[in-house]
Amino acid sequence: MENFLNDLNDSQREAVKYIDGASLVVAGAGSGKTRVLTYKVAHLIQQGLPPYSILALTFTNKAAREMRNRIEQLVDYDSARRLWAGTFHSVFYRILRTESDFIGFTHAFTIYDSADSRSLLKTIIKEMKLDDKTYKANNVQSRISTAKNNLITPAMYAANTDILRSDSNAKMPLIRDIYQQYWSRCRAANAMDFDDLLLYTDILFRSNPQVLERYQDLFLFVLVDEYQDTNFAQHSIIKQIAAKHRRICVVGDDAQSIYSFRGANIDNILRFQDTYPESKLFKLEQNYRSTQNIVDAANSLIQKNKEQIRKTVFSEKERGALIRVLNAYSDRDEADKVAEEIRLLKRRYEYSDFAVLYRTNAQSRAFEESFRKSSIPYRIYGGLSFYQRKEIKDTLAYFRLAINQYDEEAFRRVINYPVRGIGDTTIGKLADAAQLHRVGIWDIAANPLAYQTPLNAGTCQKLKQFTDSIYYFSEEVRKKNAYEIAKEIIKRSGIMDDISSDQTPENLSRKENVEELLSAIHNFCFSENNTEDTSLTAFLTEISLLTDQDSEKDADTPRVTLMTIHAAKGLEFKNVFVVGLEEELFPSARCIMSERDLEEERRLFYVAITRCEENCFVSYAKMRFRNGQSNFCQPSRFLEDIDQEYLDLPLETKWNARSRNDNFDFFKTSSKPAFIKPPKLTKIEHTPVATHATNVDYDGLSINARIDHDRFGRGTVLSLEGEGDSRKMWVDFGDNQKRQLLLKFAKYKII
DNA sequence: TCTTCATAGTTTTTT
DNA sequence: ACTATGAAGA
Repeated sequence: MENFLNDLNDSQREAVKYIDGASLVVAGAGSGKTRVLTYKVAHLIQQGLPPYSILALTFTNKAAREMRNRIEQLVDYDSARRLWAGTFHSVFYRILRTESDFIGFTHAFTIYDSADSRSLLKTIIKEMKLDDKTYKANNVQSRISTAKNNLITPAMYAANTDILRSDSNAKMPLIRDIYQQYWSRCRAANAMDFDDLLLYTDILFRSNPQVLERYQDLFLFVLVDEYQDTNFAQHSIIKQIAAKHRRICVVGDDAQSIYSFRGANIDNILRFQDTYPESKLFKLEQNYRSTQNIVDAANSLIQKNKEQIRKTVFSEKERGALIRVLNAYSDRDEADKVAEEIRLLKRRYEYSDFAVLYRTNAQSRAFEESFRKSSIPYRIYGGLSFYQRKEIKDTLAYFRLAINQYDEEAFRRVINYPVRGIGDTTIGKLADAAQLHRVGIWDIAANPLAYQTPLNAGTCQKLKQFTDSIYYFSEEVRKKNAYEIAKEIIKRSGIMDDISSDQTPENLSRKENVEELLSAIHNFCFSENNTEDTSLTAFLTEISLLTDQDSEKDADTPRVTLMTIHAAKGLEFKNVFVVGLEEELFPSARCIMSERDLEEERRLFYVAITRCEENCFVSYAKMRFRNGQSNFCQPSRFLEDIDQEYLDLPLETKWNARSRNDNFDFFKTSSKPAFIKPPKLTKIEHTPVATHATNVDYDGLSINARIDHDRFGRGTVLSLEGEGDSRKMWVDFGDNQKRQLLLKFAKYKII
């Protein structure tokens, strides 16, 4: 292990070896920044730093897990296990649970996911008798989330004239009251939302210097990955932890900052050197991932952005193929064309070497259908995750309630599931009484008589049955492991009966899902990794911060990856299709108005292209099915931002002045004001290429396609190979007549 | 109180 | 297309 530093290039090694103080590693795409981070951790351990005193924060659980695995190889298993490596959220969750007393929560606090928090906001808006058309839960949620990401508590919110004015302008002056109410309701429920995990950590440290100092002395070295995507809260917490020893290393690439909608602030990385004036700057500029053409194309794209740290990313790999631009008639055609290209390339690659990247999850559908049709195995990441499904959320709500009876969202979720005759009227009465007596809704439900709740005896009886069973579960939680208690809860709560009541396909799939959950819990309890805590609480802790990316199921069979570009950050593939390059989709319609947002969209495109190692494709459709109807689309302005020398354009495409003028009428007759649709790219008149007389880039051929050749007659395509002018195919013309044809010269029609 | 049917609004990205 | 809400009927 002593010479693992030899695995690195000079600039990487410099960055790894500097451990005396703060450092900023600005790392271009594919330049091995995660590698630097990992090796730095290994180096620190080798230098004698105990693993548990190293804090390594990553953006995804997956990245953290990979880091651990790598450390295990470089150092040893025990070090890897003791390392504090995880996402911001999971590390802070762990800290908050141990220090919960300091901030007025109990050890058993639950985490509200965004659905829970939206539902709570809805109830509050209703209770405050506000118009839910004006106060849309989603909008309110995002405003509160922004506030929290900027460390603004309800009191600070109410005192901030700028915010209040902006709320008034948005016709929602009462958000500050909603926020206050939401805040206290979460506290009463002993629950935190995602943003709270950051905000309360900051508060914990800020208001308890002795606690902070304990962690400052524990974490002798702090490392942060993807620093460009940290928000103010994260920045502030890290700053506090590192304040004493100032040994911190952050790694990031301003060109890949794509999470501003979640409060990420690019200034954190741009101004790192202001916070740590003594810090050393390292730049990693050699890209080891992609061909020169891809790197050059990506550079030419990102140069169109104004705000950035200039750096020169270069590749020493081969020049490589041009980026192929595919134009399609429709979203389905786009998917078919991608499927076709995959089939052609499949001769040289595995399915796992391909990724289709899109702007929105909704775009996955066409690809699913097309891939199924052409029997291309695929795996979709994102979308509705397993833990978001209704039956799973219901089951988890029982688990949560068994651990924390004050979890109001869990309570509301299952008080009448399975149906037990406690409807909206009763819940309303309970909520009223809870407000009146300033206690939790659970207190009322568990003891309605003590609070003179106006309920009839039958309802009281039903309530008692429910609360008794929850009390029983909570007793059992203490005695049994997660698997045993989970099985019992699913059975005794009536969930199992409910989903087994009939044999509809929906119910069957629900049952399967619940069984899958049970088997996940079984795994959790009896896997070799988990030697210590097999309680239900530990299980919930483990999964509440999991995302879809983290499940590694079906890793055995190679599949094409389908995911959003956001989800693809940090990943790489030999072949990448960036699809849906159309105005109002990519860039998204919501980002077109502001230059800042537009630059973020451009960075997103940059991220997409730089995922690719060898063959990169970019596609757009003329027509796309969206929101239940077909719409005409124009090619994205971003296509113009890549220098044309790096692109392999379809022959029909000419982005020149003439066609731009052609487009003029289109904009004039467009119903939307012209300024949101800048007349950039051409409308493309795509004529189907049936006769293959020229070296058109997309030839519409596929294996098994039937063709009609001028001299040899009808035949079947056996194989395709080569690029551009040297593109060839083997064709079987029957009667043992197999011929190889150079496409450039062959005269034929596709049948 | 529960179920069913109709209608309206909605899609950016995620821990 | 898909969910969430509301009205009406059981």
